[in-house]
Amino acid sequence: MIESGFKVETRSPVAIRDVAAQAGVSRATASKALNPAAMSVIAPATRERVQRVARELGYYPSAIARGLSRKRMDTLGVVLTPGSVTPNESPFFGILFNGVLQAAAAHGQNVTLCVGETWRGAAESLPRFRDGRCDGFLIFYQTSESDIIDALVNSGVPTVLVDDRRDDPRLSWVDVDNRGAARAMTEYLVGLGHRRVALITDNDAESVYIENRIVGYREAMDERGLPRQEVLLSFAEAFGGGIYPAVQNLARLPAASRPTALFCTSDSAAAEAISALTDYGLRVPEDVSVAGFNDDNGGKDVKPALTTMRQPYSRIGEEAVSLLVEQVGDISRRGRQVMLPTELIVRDSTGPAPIEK
Amino acid sequence: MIESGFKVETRSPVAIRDVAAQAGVSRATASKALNPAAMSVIAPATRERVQRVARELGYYPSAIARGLSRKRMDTLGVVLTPGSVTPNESPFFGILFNGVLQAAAAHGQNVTLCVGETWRGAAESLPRFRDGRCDGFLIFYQTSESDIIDALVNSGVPTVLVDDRRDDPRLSWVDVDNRGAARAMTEYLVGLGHRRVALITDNDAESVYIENRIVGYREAMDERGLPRQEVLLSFAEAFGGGIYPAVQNLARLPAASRPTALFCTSDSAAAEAISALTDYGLRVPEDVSVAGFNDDNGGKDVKPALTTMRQPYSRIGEEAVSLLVEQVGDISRRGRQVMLPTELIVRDSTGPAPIEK
DNA sequence: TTGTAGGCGTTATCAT
DNA sequence: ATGATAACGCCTACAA
Repeated sequence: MIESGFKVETRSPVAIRDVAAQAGVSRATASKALNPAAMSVIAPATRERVQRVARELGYYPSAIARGLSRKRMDTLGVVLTPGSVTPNESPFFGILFNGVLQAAAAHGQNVTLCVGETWRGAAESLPRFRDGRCDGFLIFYQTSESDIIDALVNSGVPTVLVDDRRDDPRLSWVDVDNRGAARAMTEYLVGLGHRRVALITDNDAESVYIENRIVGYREAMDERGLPRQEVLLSFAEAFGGGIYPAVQNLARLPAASRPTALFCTSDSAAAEAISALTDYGLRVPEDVSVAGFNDDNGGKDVKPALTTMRQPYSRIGEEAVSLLVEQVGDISRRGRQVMLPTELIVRDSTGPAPIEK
Repeated sequence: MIESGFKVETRSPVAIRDVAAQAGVSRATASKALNPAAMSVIAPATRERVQRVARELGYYPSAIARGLSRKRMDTLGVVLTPGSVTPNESPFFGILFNGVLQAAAAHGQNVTLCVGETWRGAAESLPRFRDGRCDGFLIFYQTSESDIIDALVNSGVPTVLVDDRRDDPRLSWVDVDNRGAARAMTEYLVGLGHRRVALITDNDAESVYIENRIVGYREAMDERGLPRQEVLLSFAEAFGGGIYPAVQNLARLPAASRPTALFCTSDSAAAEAISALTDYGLRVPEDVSVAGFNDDNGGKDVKPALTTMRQPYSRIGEEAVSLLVEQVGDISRRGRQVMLPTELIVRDSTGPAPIEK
């Protein structure tokens, strides 16, 4: 056998007791010398000695032991279903998640993704939420229909809903004003002279946020006495490519009843709509205006560039983390609710209504 | 003060000792009665009593305490940079990640995502990898250039590279045969009669896997004595939309020297290339064939449907988890390396070379 | 400024 | 089949 030439710093049986011993101090002193919080209590000389020894010995504190002792892991869990990390289904997840990461770092918190197919069953999943790994949870929209949320709140687990809301005052959430945003978009289109503005959704009313967008559209149209045209596809239908044929159905209508503007509740739906219209021989925006929603990557490769409603992704992340940290810090406090505005981004896919002959 | 009507099951100070007391057994017995592993040692009667009490009391085991005791968290860390969860930059991450989730569940392991901007600095990030939260790590391609990998291996931390490789025999990895795949794709195009096959990459040689694809292309072309045409864009260039103008430059070449086939090293690059060609007035595949790579969602909305090279995403996930679990189980074992084949998916974006006049 | 001692919640060892 | 006891590695009163 050839002896291995280089020495491997094998995995740490080196605990704080070893550092303490080597530095000639007690474990308590070593602990303090190593932790920013209590560090100032220790004499500079010993502190540096301890830190040096720790480095030399290759000491790495155990988050587990520390957590057991402090009863806190400084870790926030982001809860979502596998679909969320699959870009097709939710292209803007990444942007949102980055906001969360930033904010968490600013609060000195770790973030871990809790991805699970079956968060719906509270009974089965509660143990995982209460095993102490995370101090609290950010629940992303996809999961919010589940009964897990009530279970969490009843258990007193700090919980914040992201991009969704609930009536329970104990629960914190941060949401965007989907209804207002949909109103604003509809009003913008109407303001361009469009009278027949159709709504196309690729996720029907399964999600609260889509539902609210539908309501906003209806309010705006009804207030002006304009006729509504709604194409409400289920997620499955839309995912199976249903947007395209649905839009072509609209395109086939006689010009007098064909919508001159399409308000799509996502950028990807808008992209699909544009390709359907174009293939059918209609020009965007000259013949038909198309608006999207989210301003996620769907708008990127589309031509003409999409008019859309931008969500304040980083602010959502920041607020969500703040709310959660609040709750973790004071477990018995009431929830706080935050509603964020969206921003209309006008690009090239919308324009004045064509002149009716 | 109004007294709250409903009782809230506040957060668990209920530990196993409470269950034990209430059930009239020792903590040891309670522990065994609750854990599948040792459960069989306990008398059925007591076992059921303990379990019932646990349920009634709302007992939830602390993963932290258990981890401290067992020195194992049954948790695998997936290491990546924030970009990876942003669909634009890496559309197929989700698919791959799902494979990992499946496999991990099958092995009884939890998965947590370790997302960090700065995994590159081993010194700063090693403490986080050695704090005991995870038993081992899956390193995704994006992070692999970092010196953190050597640090992990030297520290004896179970580590598996995913979609990448290293020479160090202590290190496990699972990778796809990018070189072979690129050869195969090139050969397929040449087999269709194409002589001027251009390579377009949107990530130049920064990544090993791209580098290998380039090598594969070169081998195939050189062997046949065909002239190479390479457009190697940096990631930044490509992300800034550089593919489009680059392809138009190719399109502007006189027909006699213009490539008749484009081999793009990603589906999104291929999509961009198609739109550039189409806008220029060239037909795909009649005038120019375009092939992609990955078979991620880039191919989905593109017309014509992309010919591409599919990566065995779920198998990558499965293998990676298996390798990691192996290492965690036997810390001192050598690494194991797995290379997986890709699959040529022929769709509509490629066809016979046009007849030269 | 430093040290002593006990506890965090669980599992494992070894008796009984 | 069950129980007493000692880890696991760290933190934090409280005492010195």
